[in-house]
Amino acid sequence: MLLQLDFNSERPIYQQIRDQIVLGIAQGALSPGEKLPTVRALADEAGVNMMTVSKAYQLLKQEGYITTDRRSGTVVSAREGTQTVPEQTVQRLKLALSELRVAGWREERVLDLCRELYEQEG
Amino acid sequence: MLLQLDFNSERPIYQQIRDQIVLGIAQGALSPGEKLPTVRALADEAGVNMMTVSKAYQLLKQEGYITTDRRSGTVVSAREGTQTVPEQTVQRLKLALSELRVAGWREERVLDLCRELYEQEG
DNA sequence: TGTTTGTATTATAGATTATAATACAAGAGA
DNA sequence: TCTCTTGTATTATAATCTATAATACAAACA
Repeated sequence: MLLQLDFNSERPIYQQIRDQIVLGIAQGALSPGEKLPTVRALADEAGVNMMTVSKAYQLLKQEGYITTDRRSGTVVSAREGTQTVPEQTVQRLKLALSELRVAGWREERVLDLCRELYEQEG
Repeated sequence: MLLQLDFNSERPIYQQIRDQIVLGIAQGALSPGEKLPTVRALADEAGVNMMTVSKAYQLLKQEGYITTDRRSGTVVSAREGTQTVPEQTVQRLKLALSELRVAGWREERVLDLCRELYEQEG
């Protein structure tokens, strides 16, 4: 579990941790059923407070990405079929596409980038 | 200039204003050369502080979306050709696509959504 | 000469973020 | 049983961020 945190970023650390784990799952670096580091281990490794990692895990849990058990630890959730996507994701996508459009990117080029990013494995 | 603000959102108001103006430009509701409301007018309309709008305008200015002049007001920038896109935009897109992927969305469906959102006019 | 423009300043209040230290219930393993 | 580890909870604290309020300023314009 290699986390790259930007302590100067406007984005809070616990959200950065959340994002990176989502990226990790999407890229296959983290597989369903795989155990995540303990909050203490990850906090140590990243040089942040235990509760900061705990907060990230609670976010991920709430969003269904992981399940935590006080006894067995934290595990990547198994997902089946095609889930409905939270409004947050659609808004995020819409904003990014708008920024590309305003930057003068034509549809074909935008879709090429989307394809590239989607297919990206690690 | 119709702003829809969510005062309960985790996203700061000045960033919501910034986002909505970017969306407005992308959708053609705001055209290059068009004058934006004054900070006071928009603040009044949205029911927020003058400086909150000013902060949004400064953000947009810094990102090149608008140009402000103390004498003539605020105007949507004209853009030519295809600009390079800030890292922020790519990261935003990457994260959204990852969330879709983990939700079980296949490439074709993701690209369909991107197409739909890109082409969306108002 | 006023008015309007974006911006700056100062003060203030509240919320959020992150840390530190400590504790707990409950399962795992010895 | 005893000990360790697990995620979580609590309390206190500090720093930062967000938003408001009131006021002011230089510059252009009618």
